[in-house]
Amino acid sequence: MKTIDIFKALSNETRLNILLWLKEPEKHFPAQGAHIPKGVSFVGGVCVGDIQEKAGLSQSTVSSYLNMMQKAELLESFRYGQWTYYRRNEASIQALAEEIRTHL
Amino acid sequence: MKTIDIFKALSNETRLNILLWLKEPEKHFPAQGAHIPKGVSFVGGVCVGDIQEKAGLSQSTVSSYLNMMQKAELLESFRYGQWTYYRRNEASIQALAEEIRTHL
DNA sequence: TTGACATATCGGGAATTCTAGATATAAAAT
DNA sequence: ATTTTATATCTAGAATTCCCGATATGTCAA
Repeated sequence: MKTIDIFKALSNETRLNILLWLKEPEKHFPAQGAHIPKGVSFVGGVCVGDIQEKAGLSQSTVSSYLNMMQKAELLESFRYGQWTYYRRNEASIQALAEEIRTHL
Repeated sequence: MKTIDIFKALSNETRLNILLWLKEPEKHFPAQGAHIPKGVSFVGGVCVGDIQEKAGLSQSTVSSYLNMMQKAELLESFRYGQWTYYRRNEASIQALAEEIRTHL
């Protein structure tokens, strides 16, 4: 993924907030994980509906924001049944910090 | 300066390139510094005209891009006579990397 | 297999960003 | 003083982004 697409993904207040909320999912999404069954773990993942409610934007908007952030590798997703869970891609976020530190 | 304004400044290819060009001014702007007199030093600074030529965009566009990047604290400027020199604000760029590493 | 629910995708109007040309300002040279 | 040069600001059209409602897709339950 190109660095500039990461910056584009980060240059919107809602998308930036989503990334920050997902840093402490249990704090910002109290009902998180309710649909993940035993044996399946996707720690830190929050479903689209919960993120949408918190963001206060339409379902379609939030869905495409999440998709955009995943393409930029800021998030990763896991589908369980009819739910899609998103969580931060920590490795990629740290790689961005390192990229800025050394090459920007 | 708000982090989001930094990301907005970085989410344009030309502006991103300007920042990268200024990392090695002598390489990308061979004629750089020609107007800085003895006793005045603004190491790494390049005047607007040189940056404009390299970018291949209009003078007004480049001028406002540079202004925007300075407001975001990615650049700093120094005026000498009719020339304005811009250079990277390294401290601020490193602060961004650190901000991403620890708080994003 | 039908209905309900979660998410994704499509189409479009509103808002913002991109970028140029025209003009203003400010300093230097004549 | 006038002209030239470098940069900044203003105005505006084109391009892009924002964000919604409508619709499609996929999954689960009855």
